[in-house]
Amino acid sequence: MEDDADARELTATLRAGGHRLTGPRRAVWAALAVDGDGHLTVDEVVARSQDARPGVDRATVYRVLALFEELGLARPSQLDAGGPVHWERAHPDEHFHLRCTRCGSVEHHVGTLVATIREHLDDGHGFRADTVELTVHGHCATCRDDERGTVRGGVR
Amino acid sequence: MEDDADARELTATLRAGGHRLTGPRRAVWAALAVDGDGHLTVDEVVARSQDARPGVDRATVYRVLALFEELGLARPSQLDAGGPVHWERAHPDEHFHLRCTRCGSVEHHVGTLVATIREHLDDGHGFRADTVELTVHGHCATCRDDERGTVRGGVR
DNA sequence: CTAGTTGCAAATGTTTTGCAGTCTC
DNA sequence: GAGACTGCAAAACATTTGCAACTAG
Repeated sequence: MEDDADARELTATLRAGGHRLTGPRRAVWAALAVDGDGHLTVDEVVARSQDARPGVDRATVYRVLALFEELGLARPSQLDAGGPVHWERAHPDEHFHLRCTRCGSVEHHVGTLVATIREHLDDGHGFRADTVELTVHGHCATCRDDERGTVRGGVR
Repeated sequence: MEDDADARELTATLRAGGHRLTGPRRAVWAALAVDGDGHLTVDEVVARSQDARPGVDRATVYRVLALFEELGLARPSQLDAGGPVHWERAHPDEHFHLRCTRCGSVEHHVGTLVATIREHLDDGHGFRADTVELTVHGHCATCRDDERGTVRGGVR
């Protein structure tokens, strides 16, 4: 069971910062452990948290998420300008998002690219990069196939 | 006078899309022609537009900006997650933003990087990139100097 | 017990929408 | 003159905050 290590990480990080382990925090932490993509809007986090613990309030979820961000447990990202923020557990490796504007899926892309950007800016421009927010909007491989299929004769 | 070419571009693009040239649209277009960085929040666009044409409404500014985006005349960017969207005139070349979290300045960074990302994703992952949103948060060269100065003995 | 947390409700801030009057073409 | 646009007011979202009650340590 990975759940134990999971719970331990949460507890330890909270305690280290002088915070408490509470029901709502456990619920939000669990909500963020999504099998699929793992990019949830606050609405989704609220819904999942309430599954585990009916009564958790939206305001609490916002507060918990802000705390998790501060503690480095979770990461927000603005997948659409103007739209709601999406949340995921903080990954140790730097990555960016590939969002398909057709099916809405969000993939992670891990690689050296972010590090490269960082170094380039530091060396060449004296800019010290702290956080790199990179989101690429486009069509994923599957949707490109679907489009071709649809034209040829109606897949699906 | 660059203003003429400017006005002509606006008129032509609007007409091509079956849209009309109106006072508010002219005002918003002018507002976006900032000498400095050129990254304005909607609030700022409203203020500048009202300078040129008292009475323009916030709602109209939102509608005009959305239209400009659709026509490829303007580009929104979310410089801070959760915060208001910033607008600038659409540039022909792809660029991204370097935002200093100390002084708040926003620089443009033009280069081949965005094109590189695009190609890499297309070739290696079958992902067709349409728009690339890249914002780097950190400290600009000036602020890094200031910090050193402050430590040494209080610049400013 | 005591301070950190929470739920509830109300406030804030941003963006969107409905509609009747206005202005461009 | 017809339909695209605008201003005004109200609505729809997203997020934050104040506060009294609750609870983890």
